[in-house]
Amino acid sequence: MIVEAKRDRRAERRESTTSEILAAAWELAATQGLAGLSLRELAQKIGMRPPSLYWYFESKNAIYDAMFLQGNRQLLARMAEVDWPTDPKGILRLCARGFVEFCIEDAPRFQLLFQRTIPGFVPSPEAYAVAVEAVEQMHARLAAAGLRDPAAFDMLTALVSGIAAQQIANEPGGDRWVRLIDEMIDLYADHFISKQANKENR
Amino acid sequence: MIVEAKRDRRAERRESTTSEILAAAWELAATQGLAGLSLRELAQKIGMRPPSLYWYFESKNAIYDAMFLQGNRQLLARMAEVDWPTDPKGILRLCARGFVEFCIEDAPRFQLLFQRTIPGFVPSPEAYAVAVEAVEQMHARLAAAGLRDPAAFDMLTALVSGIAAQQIANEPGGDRWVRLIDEMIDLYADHFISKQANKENR
DNA sequence: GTCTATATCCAGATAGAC
DNA sequence: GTCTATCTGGATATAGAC
Repeated sequence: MIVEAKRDRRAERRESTTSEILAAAWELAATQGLAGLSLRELAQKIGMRPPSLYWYFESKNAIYDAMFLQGNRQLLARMAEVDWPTDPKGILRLCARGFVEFCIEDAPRFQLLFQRTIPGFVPSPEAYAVAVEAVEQMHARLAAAGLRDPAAFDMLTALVSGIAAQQIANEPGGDRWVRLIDEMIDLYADHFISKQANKENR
Repeated sequence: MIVEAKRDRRAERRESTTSEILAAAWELAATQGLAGLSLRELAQKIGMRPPSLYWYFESKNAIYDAMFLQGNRQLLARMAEVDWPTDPKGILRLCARGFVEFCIEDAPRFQLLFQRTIPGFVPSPEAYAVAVEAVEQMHARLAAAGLRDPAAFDMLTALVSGIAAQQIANEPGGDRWVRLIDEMIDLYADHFISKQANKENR
């Protein structure tokens, strides 16, 4: 028997308000700083009183957690819509470009997802699982590029997040570090892809 | 006429208390997070009442500023005591090792000096000048290693700070990224030192 | 679902006595 | 130099009316 899923207008509305709150939270984080986010301002921004937020989130940290989850889902979505090439260097280039671009789009998001600077915030297991999934997918893409050395993976995460962090901290909105991505991938690939080839020829 | 500089016990004492406050501030930042630093706890830690801190610092941001200044001086001192080799790769290796080691010693210090995560904090011109000096000295060392390409310098800062940031954020106290430093310098040097040599042979 | 009212506590900062 | 007392405003969070 096929049960037609009835639309739950209440749930839909709740979800839409939740999204609205999160969107406002990202905007506020962009102006006040991630750590400067306050529930008063957040409520005001969407025309609510602060206590009403508690109907949607049980605490401020729960809001950070939802942002963390959302940010990681955005990263997964972004990487999923890439039209991946098959040559190793092409994969590396798009990995790096896509990731750095994602990071510099939103400094607070970068801070929340990849730096540990909010005192007391620890992601919930559910949210963390999505972050792990994002890492594993990147890992799989590297493997598809022929790179199976764990050190090579760690190195790449350091290089791309280093580029993003320098760009955000020292020249937000500019491209002084972003424009180095391709050269960075060149030197990375020269080192690791040939090393990998050597191994496989033994 | 030679004027013997008289010891100013008052100034000495003031300076020593100032240092004590800063030391306590670093300790608190290590436990509460840099953004979680509070004047109440800070005063309590050194057996003072909060208002007394204002005799030494005119605001909380002034304390952050003094920490920023002190941290940059520590970096300069650390790099100054290195026994620098003359071969390019040796210079690069010690630059990278020294810098990363300095960073991972103290996560809040790394955050304050190299990330921009404290809402509203902007270093004073005097403190910022020391930070600039630290960058310029690193620049000069790279030049001594034969690297005069500005892009090569930006690349190196991204790589080393990327290693440090990943280590701090994902495995504080460990060495999963730190142990990649030498290999990172290998691939960096393979790329830039030979490129530089090519240029010079034209 | 959203509100008012309020609890509780903390923040940074200042005035002025000693 | 350090204190007490206090200001002013902020924070997160809860109780309970509507």
